[in-house]
Amino acid sequence: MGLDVERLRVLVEVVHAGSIAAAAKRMGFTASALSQQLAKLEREVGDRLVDRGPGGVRPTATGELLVRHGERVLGALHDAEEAVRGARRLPREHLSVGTFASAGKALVPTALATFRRAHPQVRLTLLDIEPPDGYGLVTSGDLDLLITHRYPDVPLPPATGLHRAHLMADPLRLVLPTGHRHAGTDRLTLAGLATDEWISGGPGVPNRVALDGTARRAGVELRVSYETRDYAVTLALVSAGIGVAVVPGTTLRSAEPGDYVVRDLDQPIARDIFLVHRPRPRPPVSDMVARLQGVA
Amino acid sequence: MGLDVERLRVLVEVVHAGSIAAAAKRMGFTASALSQQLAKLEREVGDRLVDRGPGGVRPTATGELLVRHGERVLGALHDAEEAVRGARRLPREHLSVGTFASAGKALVPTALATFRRAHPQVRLTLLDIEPPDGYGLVTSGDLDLLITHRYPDVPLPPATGLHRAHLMADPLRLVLPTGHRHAGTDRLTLAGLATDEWISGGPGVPNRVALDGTARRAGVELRVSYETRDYAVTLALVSAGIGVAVVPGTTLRSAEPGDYVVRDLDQPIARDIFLVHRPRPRPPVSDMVARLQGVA
DNA sequence: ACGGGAAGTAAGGAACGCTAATGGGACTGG
DNA sequence: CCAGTCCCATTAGCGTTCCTTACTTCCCGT
Repeated sequence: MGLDVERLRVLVEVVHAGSIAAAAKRMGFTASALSQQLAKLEREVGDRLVDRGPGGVRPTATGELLVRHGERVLGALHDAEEAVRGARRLPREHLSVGTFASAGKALVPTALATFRRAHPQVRLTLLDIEPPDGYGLVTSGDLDLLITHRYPDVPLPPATGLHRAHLMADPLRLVLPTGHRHAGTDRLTLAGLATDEWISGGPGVPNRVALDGTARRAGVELRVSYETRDYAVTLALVSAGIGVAVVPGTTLRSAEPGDYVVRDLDQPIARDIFLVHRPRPRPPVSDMVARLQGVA
Repeated sequence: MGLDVERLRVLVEVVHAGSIAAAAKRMGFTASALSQQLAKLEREVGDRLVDRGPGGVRPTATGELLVRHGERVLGALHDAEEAVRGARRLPREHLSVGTFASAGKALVPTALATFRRAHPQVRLTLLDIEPPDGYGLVTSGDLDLLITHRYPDVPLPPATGLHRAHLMADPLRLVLPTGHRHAGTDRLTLAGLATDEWISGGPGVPNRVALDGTARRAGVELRVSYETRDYAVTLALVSAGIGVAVVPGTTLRSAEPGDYVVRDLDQPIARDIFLVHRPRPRPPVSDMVARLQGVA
């Protein structure tokens, strides 16, 4: 049995894109071509790789397995290509960075700006990637650098074959409406806020998991009455006096002002921000890493 | 730029085989096909990858670089194929082991025999590989297990991405003609044999490097008058009274008897024997590893 | 019930890669 | 010194593969 790498690439792209049509657009082919290649791959493997559903496809267990391996193959191929570029003394002219939304607003722009000034010939690509996704794209070489985070009580995804460095701790701070009864207090406890209405993500969303875990350890049960994963919405709700919330410090730094005040917990909690990239990064990637570490 | 994996495979096979014709035979193609693929790859890379010479080809610096990367790509592809086999609950039916010549005679056969009894359905392939070669074949997945050695004073090749475990120390023992003036002594020094004619490998051959290094540290200079890398020849020469030599213990265990006696140095030296395989070996490989460790 | 979007099927054409055949260059033995 | 041999490069031609176009099917939301 000999797997075809181009067919593996099709599988990986299709699963990453979430649908055959979207992957076809990315790759510059017709959806029919990808559909046929995928079908042929399934015949060769002897097992279904994706479940076809309306609005796209989802990988089966075998498909997931093969995607993980395919990403490694593509990553090794990517390394080979970069090696020959290096041997010909051709500098890389492209750098793609994936970030989660809130970092994209605060931390990343300043680093990107100085990088752009220093390397005007390097074309930058920025991609929104919400944790815990994105590791596969780094493995396959589609992404040179991933900026991701992990909230407390949320497991950290495995980074097999990748390099992951802690960039900074991003403290989660309390946000209260200006007229809140504790607005004048500097350091608050969760217990003192147990009667408030909370605003957080839905069940399973990282910031909700972290909030619930911290509350449980403090012996408090919080009532989350409003669920949103968008911090801009969260702040608007707080400003309207609807409830209280915890919001990352970096997000607050670049947020619109509003009718809220920022306070801290007596037992500080923080989300950790990580940089993920392939081992032994070369100049363009390593330079960006250094700039981000400088900003943090 | 997008490298073609099949062309990379051609390059890797050609360099491993040492000639286009030999690689073509192994791969079941004509030499012409490989020549064309190789030429096309060189055009794509924009650099020569092999130096064509009479009697075969040798990789250029760029070629060597690309072979190393190609081996990783092929290894990742190999892993993917093994993963789908595993997902379909199909056991591996093939195992290829590479060994250096002297291990092939002593250490390996007993391990192979018990393995064969335990797994009669697994087809075994044995390949002669002289150190320090063979690492690339393990990386690319052509070889499941490599039994290799390192003589003192010889650098150990890097095992990037591979697992290397020390199997045993193989002491180098003195072999003297039966009538030698020190044949009655149990433990000898190199200084006491400085006036003898020595039999060893040519310059650069591992056992020669080890012998010279040991002598240098002992402050002795030895005269190597007969050069051969074949231990059977060495023993025949010693039996004929031509000179003295050091020979690995495992080799002596399976050697023909002759007119020689075996003694030891007061400062024992030994070559180290290693097992090399890919990380996280699965049942058929790991079982063979266990058997070899049991024998040692 | 109907329009839109996504995946699958069928048929044609273009491109790619292999084989076979030919020629050239270098070492070997007479 | 020349014939023989081995290995590699090139060219011509053919077969296969794979992509596109066009059409069908299925599911959802309006």
